[in-house]
Amino acid sequence: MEKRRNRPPTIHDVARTAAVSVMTVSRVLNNNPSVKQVTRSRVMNAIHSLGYAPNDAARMLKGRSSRTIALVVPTLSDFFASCFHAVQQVAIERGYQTLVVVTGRDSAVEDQQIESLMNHRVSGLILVTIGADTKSLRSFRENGIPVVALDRPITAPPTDTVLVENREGAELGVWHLIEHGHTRIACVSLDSGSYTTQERVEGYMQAMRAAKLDPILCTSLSGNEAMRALVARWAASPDRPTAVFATKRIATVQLIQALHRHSLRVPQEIALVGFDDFELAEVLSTPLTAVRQSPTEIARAAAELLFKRITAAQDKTRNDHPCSKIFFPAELIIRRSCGCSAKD
Amino acid sequence: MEKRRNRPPTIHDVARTAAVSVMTVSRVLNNNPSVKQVTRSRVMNAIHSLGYAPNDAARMLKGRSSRTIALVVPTLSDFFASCFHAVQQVAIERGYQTLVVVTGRDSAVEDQQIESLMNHRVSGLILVTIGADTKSLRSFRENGIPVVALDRPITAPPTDTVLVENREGAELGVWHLIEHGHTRIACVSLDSGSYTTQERVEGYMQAMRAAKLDPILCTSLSGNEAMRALVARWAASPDRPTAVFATKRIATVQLIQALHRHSLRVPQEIALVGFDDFELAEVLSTPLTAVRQSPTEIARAAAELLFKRITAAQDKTRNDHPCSKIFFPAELIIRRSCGCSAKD
DNA sequence: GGCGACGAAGATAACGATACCAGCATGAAG
DNA sequence: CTTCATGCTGGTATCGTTATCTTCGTCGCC
Repeated sequence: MEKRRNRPPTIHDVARTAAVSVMTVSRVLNNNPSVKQVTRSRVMNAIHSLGYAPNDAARMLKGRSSRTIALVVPTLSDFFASCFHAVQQVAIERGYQTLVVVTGRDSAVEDQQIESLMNHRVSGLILVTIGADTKSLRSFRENGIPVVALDRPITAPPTDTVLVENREGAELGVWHLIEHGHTRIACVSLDSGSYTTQERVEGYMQAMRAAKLDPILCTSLSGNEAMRALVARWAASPDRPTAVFATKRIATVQLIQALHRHSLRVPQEIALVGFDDFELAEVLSTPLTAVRQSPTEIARAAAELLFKRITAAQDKTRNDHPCSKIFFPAELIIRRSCGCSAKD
Repeated sequence: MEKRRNRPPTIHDVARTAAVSVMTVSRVLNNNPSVKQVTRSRVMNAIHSLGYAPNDAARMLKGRSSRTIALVVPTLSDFFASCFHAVQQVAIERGYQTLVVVTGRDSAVEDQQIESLMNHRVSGLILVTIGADTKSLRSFRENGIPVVALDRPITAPPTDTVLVENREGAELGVWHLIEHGHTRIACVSLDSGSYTTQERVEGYMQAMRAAKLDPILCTSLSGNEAMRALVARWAASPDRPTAVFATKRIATVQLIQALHRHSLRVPQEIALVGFDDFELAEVLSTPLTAVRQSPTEIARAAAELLFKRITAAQDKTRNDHPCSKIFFPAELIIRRSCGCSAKD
């Protein structure tokens, strides 16, 4: 009669307590109408008095879907946190739960975590991949579990993909500097490895080529010290760049801090455009001119794409839509860090 | 022979393909040494050729722990994102996975999500509760699944708890303003409901009482408009507060934006201390003096407390340690927004 | 009064993986 | 040649839940 081995109560315990069969309890749990009202309430009482909670593992084993989608991101920066919110919102509308997995920019962790999501039998996967080959995705494809690539494409197989126009956005920002008469425009970035950074650097290069200017690449700056050293060199050099394009939020912030430390005034002594807008950009000592991308838009699009696949997979009609590839534009938010009226 | 109903392959499919019994496959999966090398590799080949992944649900049903802990937070602000990172790091060290659940400050969602975590049979729970009675925790207690309260206490039953000294931190900040000669010091906050805000307001009140100053409470400002209206009133009023204490990051940021919009200079026209430090605080137009709390410290402490319970629960020795209640101090980071040398 | 019909509840067999207990070779020891 | 230990492997019950089939009353109707 006592709970065996001190484990959580099962449907059998409830059945015994309510003096009914397990099936009746199951029917109550699933709101099956063919249970008399008196029986139902007897069962409900037993459930509450035992503190019974149905075991998801057993339910899944009997075929119920996990009703869970997973979002895999490299970090939980506020950009991806916004993505998560958008995804979760769509998931909740559909009655799904959302699992976040953070890989910490480690592709071994990514692979291992993705495998573990497969073991969990998630219903779908939104992946901001760190790169590599993501061989762990194989079993998702083979079992027909939908995968959507977000923010960064997946190399090998055709997959639904939602991306930002990183290259065009970067061009936009760099052209803005060019139009203000700058000729020595540097590009600073931290991790030259990631897809997004590469694209933005490429956009910078295209703009510079088009304007017949010599690029000044300051890439792969690892950490705050490298950034400070770079700015220190600039501060001491008469022919330093007169403008900088920073390829991502952290680079922009570190750059601003380093410029601040070396008393290089923005935009008087150096102009600045950053990729990624953020909450405080307009109350910085010099409000930042930035290329803005919308995390919620791309994430919502990815989630909706995913659910389209999930519902399509449930209809046995093997209606294999071709893979979508959606691009979202980036826009330039003009504030003061490029000295809009300084050079004219 | 064909996969039935197009479902993922099972251990039986692997066994059939490798021409062995399911037990042998199971042994291979669990690295049981009593499998001959040739057999093992036959099985491995079958596993790979089928793209087989073991079903976690079935494994859990057979008694294996979920090896998963959950972190429940109201939002994914960068504060809680940092908490998550710290928790996940501890979890990974122990071979556990971490589930994040975001409640969106909705206590109905919180309860429902916590129930769903119970159904998932997570091994432990770190809870930043939104308040309410959290009746959904009952089944956790009854089944001996450890719960740790983080950042905010749980009202009813004794629970391990990790908190920040919000009140003392707030006092620290307000005293800093008082010591600079301010007498009309306002306290602005957005959601007066949350525990942390209440504590900080209480700290403000204590400091004001101790200094025999009249408190100016501007609480429950809902959204950016209310903040702007408040600041607009100040801008027009000669006897406006000369200093402000903001109770949380968002309040501080919105306040800064509003002050900026109405051209109230910090600290010349109004001094400012905020609760919560953040990355950009020192490169704002006026670097912010802030009360700093460490998300990683408290989160790590909570995670370690949780795992102490988890491992204690596994040893049947019902060694019921009494509940810990750990406090972490908050420190004052002095920058320029209170005009450190303006009033002397 | 006997018949089918219907409403409510029980018995049983899966789902996929693993623990336990056998089997069944081979080789060594008596 | 038997006996028994040892090294691999297979059969089967089980975890908690649900789908399917059965059972058992009870009621209405000819």
